[in-house]
Amino acid sequence: MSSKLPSTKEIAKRLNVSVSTVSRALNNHPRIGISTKEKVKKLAEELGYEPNTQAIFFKQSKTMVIGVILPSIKEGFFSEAISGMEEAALQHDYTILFGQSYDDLEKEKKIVATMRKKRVDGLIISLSKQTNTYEHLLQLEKYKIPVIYFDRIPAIKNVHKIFCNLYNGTVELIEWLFDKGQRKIAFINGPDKLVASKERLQGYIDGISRQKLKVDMQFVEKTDLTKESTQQAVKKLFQLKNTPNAIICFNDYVYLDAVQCAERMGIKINKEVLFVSYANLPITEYTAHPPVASLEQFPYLQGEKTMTHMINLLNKPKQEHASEEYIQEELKARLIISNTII
Amino acid sequence: MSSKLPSTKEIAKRLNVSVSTVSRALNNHPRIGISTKEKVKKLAEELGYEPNTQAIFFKQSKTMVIGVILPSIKEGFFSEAISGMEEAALQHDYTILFGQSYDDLEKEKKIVATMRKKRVDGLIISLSKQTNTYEHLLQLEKYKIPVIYFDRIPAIKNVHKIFCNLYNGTVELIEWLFDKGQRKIAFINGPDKLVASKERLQGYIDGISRQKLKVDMQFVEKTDLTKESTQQAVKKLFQLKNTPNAIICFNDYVYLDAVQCAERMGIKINKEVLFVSYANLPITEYTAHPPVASLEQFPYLQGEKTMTHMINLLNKPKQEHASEEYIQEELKARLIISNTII
DNA sequence: TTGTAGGCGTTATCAT
DNA sequence: ATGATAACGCCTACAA
Repeated sequence: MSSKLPSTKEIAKRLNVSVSTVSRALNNHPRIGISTKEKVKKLAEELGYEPNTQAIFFKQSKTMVIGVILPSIKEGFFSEAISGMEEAALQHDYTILFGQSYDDLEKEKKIVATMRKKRVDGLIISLSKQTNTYEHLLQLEKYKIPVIYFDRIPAIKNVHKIFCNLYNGTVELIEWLFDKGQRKIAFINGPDKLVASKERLQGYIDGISRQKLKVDMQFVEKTDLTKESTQQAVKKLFQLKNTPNAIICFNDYVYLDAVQCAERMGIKINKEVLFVSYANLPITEYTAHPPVASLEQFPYLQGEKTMTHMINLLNKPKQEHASEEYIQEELKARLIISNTII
Repeated sequence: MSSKLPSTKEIAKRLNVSVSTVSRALNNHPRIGISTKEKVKKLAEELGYEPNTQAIFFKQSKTMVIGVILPSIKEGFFSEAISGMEEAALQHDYTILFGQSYDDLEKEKKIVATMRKKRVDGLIISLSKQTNTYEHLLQLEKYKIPVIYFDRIPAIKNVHKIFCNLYNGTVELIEWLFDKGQRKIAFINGPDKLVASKERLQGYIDGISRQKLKVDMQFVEKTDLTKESTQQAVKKLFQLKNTPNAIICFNDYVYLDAVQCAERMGIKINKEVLFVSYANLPITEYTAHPPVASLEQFPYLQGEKTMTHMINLLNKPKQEHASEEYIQEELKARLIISNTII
């Protein structure tokens, strides 16, 4: 029943040397006899010895684990993102401790607490939609756990943020619609308090203005991202005397609900009105009416980049807290035009 | 700069007691003075003391971490499943170390090795499509790391398996199609070597037989799950003199590709031919032609159940290795009929 | 070149 | 009721 995993101690005992000798041999320490080194390595091999990383990192008070909290990986954007993170982590021997908030603040707090207790080396988080208080996250600073906010970022300064700025993309999108001859461009935005919403709205306003069109706030609706709310928004737009001939949707889910609603209202999609979207989920290819244009945000790459930043942060010498610099990366979205229509 | 996290030692020093006293006070040990206990607890509170779980589990040689390896969480089935696992894990203070094989055997091996090194307490895995050798997994037994195979299970005995048996569901599905008046029922199956394929095929054969129809192997095509291969299969079926009026697809992805292909061939979906599927992904609601029927496999529940089994396994007293019993749970799928069509 | 000893944070087993 | 000590597996400064 002495079925324990082989340790340096075990090897030392069998070889009648001390554990430090074994440790040195295994780590190719310079001052070690060649024959001893080989003896040790051979036996280690035979025994199938593997260093207990838990013990090593416990000593160094490192875990080599990064916490990742996302609202829901059912969303294609996030499942792509975490895949990118995983890839980068794996390459540097980090692993991911994973949790979903389901856009529930309480759940988010609980997961943050769990991760804190597990002493993750760092935390990457996309905030839940409910999150309007950041105490549970700012607290992590006391524990020297760096936090990088990803995509769903908070409206505060002096924190690390990586996200895709959709302002420019939105302006481009409107330019493209204008070139296609559209003049009545409506917009179904997300909840006001999201940074993502503000960004898109500003892009919308400036984009419209830049084409010398008048910004008509009747053309700007919003949804809380539920199906019902999106349907409301669509109905309102089509009840205007002056109905839009293009509608920009907050994301692909809003897009799907909006198109479905419009279709049921008897509106001819892509004839009477053009729908465009952000995100560009792979599934939209199979829908009855794929978006004619959308803004790709490269979630996989974003995730990869975020994780790489985190790892750099962790491996940076610590004394530099004079030069408190915060990562503040704004990625650029790219306009993708559907090749099936138009 | 003495910015270390508060430990029992720190508390002991400040209170001029020993660490063991602190430990006992914090753990409500019976033989401890009430006043001491309160003093300790108060200071612990003030200092924001939190036990270092890493140290505790290191001592107990437990990690409270379960490895989960899935082919790809981009698939709705797996992202649902891991969500269920996460829920169950969180409730028992376990966390998930997460990896994707992308159906690549080498990657799978590498992730298994990483998890072994990190000393996960247990491993839940859905095999990659390539996996035909199990050495890297069986090896984990030596390390006392229990493995539960989930959904994509190996064709070997004496291992823990949890999966959804689609045999009965397939028979039911055919019964339903028969009742709807369909007599020429075709089947696009997955790769031969998958257990899931064998199961479905047997269900197909028996289901057809039970309706007193003749099993015509010309109606049975297969796909390697790529879009091209699925399209091939569809084309073959419609090149028969006697074309099918119902097609059962291996899963929703095959379904999507098949429907798209058939539509492009000018076939009237749900008029000339009925497509049905397994899996029932939420996205299919938005497609041009949602499946009229599909077999729901409840991935969230399956995932939850699997994780619960794992945790029970880990907390079971160890000596019971006489009664080597293997979990071998077969869940039942449920036939879901679309409410939009027919 | 090799051995010894101390420490990482906690708990359990003695002893007081 | 409390304290001292060993142990978990590994590393490393120091001693030999």
